[in-house]
Amino acid sequence: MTTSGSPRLRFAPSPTGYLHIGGARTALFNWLYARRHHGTFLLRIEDTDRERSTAASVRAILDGLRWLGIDWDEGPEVGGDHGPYLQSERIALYRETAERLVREGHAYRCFCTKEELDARRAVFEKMGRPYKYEGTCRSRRLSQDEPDRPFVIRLKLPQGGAVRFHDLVCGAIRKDVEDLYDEVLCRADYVPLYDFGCVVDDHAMEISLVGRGQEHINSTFPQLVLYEYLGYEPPRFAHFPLILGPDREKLSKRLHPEADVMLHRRNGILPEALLNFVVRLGWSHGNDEVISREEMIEWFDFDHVGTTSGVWNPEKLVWLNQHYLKAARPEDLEAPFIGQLRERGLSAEPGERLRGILRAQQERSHTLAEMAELSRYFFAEPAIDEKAAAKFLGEANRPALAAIREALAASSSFDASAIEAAFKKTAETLGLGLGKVAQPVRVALTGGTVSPPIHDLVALLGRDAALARLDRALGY
RNA sequence: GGCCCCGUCGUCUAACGGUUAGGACACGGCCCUCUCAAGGCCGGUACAUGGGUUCGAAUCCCGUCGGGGUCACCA
Repeated sequence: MTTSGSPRLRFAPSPTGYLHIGGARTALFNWLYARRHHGTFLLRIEDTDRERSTAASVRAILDGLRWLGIDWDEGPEVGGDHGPYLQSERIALYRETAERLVREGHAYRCFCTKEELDARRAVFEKMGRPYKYEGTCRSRRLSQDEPDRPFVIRLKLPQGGAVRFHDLVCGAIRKDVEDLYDEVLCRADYVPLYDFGCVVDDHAMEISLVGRGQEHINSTFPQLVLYEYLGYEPPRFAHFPLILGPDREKLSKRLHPEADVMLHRRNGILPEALLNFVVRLGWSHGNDEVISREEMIEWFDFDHVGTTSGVWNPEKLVWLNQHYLKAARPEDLEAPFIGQLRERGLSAEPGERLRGILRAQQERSHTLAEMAELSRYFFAEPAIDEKAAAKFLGEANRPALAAIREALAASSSFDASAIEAAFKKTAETLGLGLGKVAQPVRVALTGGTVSPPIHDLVALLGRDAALARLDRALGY
């Protein structure tokens, strides 16, 4: 049924936690390919690990994808005609398929208990040898089986030979069947394990191309055996290089906090920056670094997905984020910026003043979090930094402060250009460089030494606040 | 340890047998400048290693070394 027409790709996360970076990139690559080739991108939740799967995780994954702007054509909350899209709701299909495999001699019931298996594995490990299930139940006659005894269904591997496939990213890959083992397909209640559920669903959902991380290369072999047994046409495969943490281990939730997509949101990273960063981890388009969502869709291909694992590089993420921050429309930054302020106990309303602050700060901040940090004095009376005060609010600075206070009080207009003129004139009158006037004022108004250009700062603060803070500094 | 994959600046990468091995982040210097940031210019650092193949190898083959992944009734 898989047509040579429009491709169907999927992202199939297991809901055992938040959306992590590796998953997000897998989703992105699949999504880009589907969008570029006018195919279908679908989401399937692999919630067959009853212990670890939670509804909250499903929620978190959907939220994460939506935040990144990765949408799905079929899947949870949007439906589709290949559903249900939760594996826990597809048990009937697994049951039917597993029984068919048993019937046709390609799978068998195994009555070995977990305890027996663990014991045998322990013996082998003690001898320093790898343990592989020996196929104890392989030739057990069905009639001997007591129907109420717990069992699992195992794959019955073919006699010999090799499994090979052509990976769209890695090229030719092969493995001898003797290096595989009769793995468990599903439990007695027909809840499938990864390889089995994957094959059954990818076929049922007519997936034509499976794109996933390289950690799944080894599961491709038994899956291919299953395709063969079932008489299904296998999809094409593309295995993406892994993303490594700073310690060069696979980026994981346990070891690496930065694996959490939403952590970056909380840190003030824009979704387009994260997307851009992540797409360049493993894929490239010549010398292009800043790549818009539209360009990604237009350019993405598996030919330029690399084969080597990439290390997470936070500096580059921040650099990209700054770029997108600079380019953003202030109105689009209002909501996330207010969120950042709120986390700092500050409040602000959307509006022209806020957008003015955004315009002034967005080009000098690396993240929204930093922007909020640098903008505190716009929303609350600042504490004066001692060192800054000692240097810029001393006796020597009083004439300049007093002069500018008068000039600002007297200025008929209070827009940035009028204020700039007032500063220049005052500096000139006092025979000082602009810096000698501006920096003390900056400290007086912000409590520190860093701010937007002085005239923008004063205009944004407004006459009342500016004069009040100047007066306070004069009395410091 | 078995098996699988991989190996270009510190990091992300370009190169698809012939380039002074290019770009970006980071780093250093200079310029600009009212602070910060941005921006501009300049700079250093890489083909893991040993053999082949070839007129010619970062590119192809083999070995070595190194890194990662995977070896569950997780996915």
